[in-house]
Amino acid sequence: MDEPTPSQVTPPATATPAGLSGLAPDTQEFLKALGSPTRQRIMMLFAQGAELSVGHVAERVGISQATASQQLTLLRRGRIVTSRRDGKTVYYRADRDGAQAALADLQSYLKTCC
Amino acid sequence: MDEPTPSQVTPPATATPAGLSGLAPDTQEFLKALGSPTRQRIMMLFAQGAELSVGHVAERVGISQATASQQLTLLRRGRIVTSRRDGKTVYYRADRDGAQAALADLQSYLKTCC
DNA sequence: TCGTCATCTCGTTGAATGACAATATGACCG
DNA sequence: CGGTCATATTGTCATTCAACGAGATGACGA
Repeated sequence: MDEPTPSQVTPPATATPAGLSGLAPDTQEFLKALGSPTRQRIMMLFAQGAELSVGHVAERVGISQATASQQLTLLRRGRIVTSRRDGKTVYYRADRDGAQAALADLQSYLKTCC
Repeated sequence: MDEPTPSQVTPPATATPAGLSGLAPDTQEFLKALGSPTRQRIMMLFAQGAELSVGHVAERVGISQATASQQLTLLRRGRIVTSRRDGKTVYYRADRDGAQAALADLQSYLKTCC
């Protein structure tokens, strides 16, 4: 009876109720995700609501398919992208709401500690 | 004629004019800095404009003085704190302006890529 | 000048991260 | 069912990071 590690299922949803004590776990993932140049580069591909497959991201950024898959997973954990499966290919796109939530949490945190 | 590595002098100031191409270097440092739980914990000490010495930070967070010095340096590179020297002790405090600048840059970046 | 105190820098160690090749999973078509 | 295509996962290696102790730097005060 062990979890099959849901791969592309978005995690339990940790919301954004932090602020006074610290930073929400999601927000921390968000910060770590965007702290990487490679992942920043990936995010730029999603401008204007573009939707890209893993293979396409790999090609455009110049990394292997495996690496792209991993990095996209991290971005999804930070709620910066969402994924949609169509047949055998998985499409990723920017998660506006997730990003805004993280930004709001970050703003609240900075208001507290700064 | 080589740079004496200015230790606690704030770096050349890279401003925040990014947004359309990517993220400003400072903002990337900012993200990396806040992505660490230890450094988040440190930042919480600076609530309400508190000003603390390196040794005091080390004590309150439960890390060695050397580690505190290093982490504070990273926070300063991310423009989240500023330092002031008074005699032999160096006091750190939150850098409201730097944080706001990074936040603004981040917001602009997200508006582009999301 | 010497000693002391606070901080910084250096060198090391163990853990986390980024990238890849190779392989496994899963969906579709015949 | 068997093959194929797109992704995901695993294993490995090199790099980076967090933390420490020990020593260097710099600023007083006697």
